[in-house]
Amino acid sequence: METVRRQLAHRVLGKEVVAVDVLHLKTVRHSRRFAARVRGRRFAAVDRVGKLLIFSFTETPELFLLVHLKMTGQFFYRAGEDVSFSGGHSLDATFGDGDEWPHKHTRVVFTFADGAKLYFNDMRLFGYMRLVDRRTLGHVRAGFGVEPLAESFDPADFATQLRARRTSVKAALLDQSFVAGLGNIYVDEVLWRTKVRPWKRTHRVTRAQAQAIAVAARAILQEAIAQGGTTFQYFRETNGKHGNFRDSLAVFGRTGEACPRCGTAIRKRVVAGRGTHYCPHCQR
DNA sequence: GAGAGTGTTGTAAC
DNA sequence: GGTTACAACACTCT
Repeated sequence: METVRRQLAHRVLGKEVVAVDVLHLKTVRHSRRFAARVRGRRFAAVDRVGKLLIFSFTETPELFLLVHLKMTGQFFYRAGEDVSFSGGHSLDATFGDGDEWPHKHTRVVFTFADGAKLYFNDMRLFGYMRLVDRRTLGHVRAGFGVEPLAESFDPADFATQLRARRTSVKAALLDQSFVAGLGNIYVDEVLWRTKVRPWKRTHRVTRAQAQAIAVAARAILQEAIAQGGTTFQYFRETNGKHGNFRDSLAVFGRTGEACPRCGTAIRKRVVAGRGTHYCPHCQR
């Protein structure tokens, strides 16, 4: 989501929205006023908390647009006719695969004053857009736990908090109210790197392991961001190509393959209700 | 063709 | 209060 945020900011900041087409009401929480409330405004900033994007508008300091992509949400950006196309950027929509735009899964289309368009696609309709005031934004923000990427992130404090929980370490790391921004992929990678079994109880994780988990969480997110993210590009490439970081994943989606560290076959089982990949030899 | 699985999380139930 | 199971949905893979 951080890579999506950066790419969106690069594209839409300062641009005026001249039209909003809502193609599926559920995406905007069934708000029939959504389009009217966004039309005519300019994006001032794109922020993020956990996996939630927060857009603000110039000269409308009390209005915010929250966007959650959930499982299958994705943004595509197409420059206007009068703007030179800067190819190669992952946010640029790829045309020529036969799809017309908007296509079957396009839920919302923003049109900018310069003719550019931002498409929000979401096959499974889990994602949403929602307009909120500052007070509601505060409540939403308060529901998120610490950000591993924040400068204030403290591994020692994190270790204490993690060990105070009464659940599996996998469930704890997926809990956005505890630590914000880790999804199923990155949790599996963090636990592989720190050699901790996903179903291990948090109160049985050693202090050293807990701190290592904190350090690894931050490092893995930073590495993934540096490579352009995992999820976003995966979404785009439907013909066997993958996002850059996907090639760096040690265990996620590699059931049966050799552990990069010891060669043992990676296994998969359900932990905390999620498909979980791990090395039965390395992780204890 | 039926059934399981999919990157997330809000909600109901324990 | 904390934690778990499941639903929301549409598609792909067994």
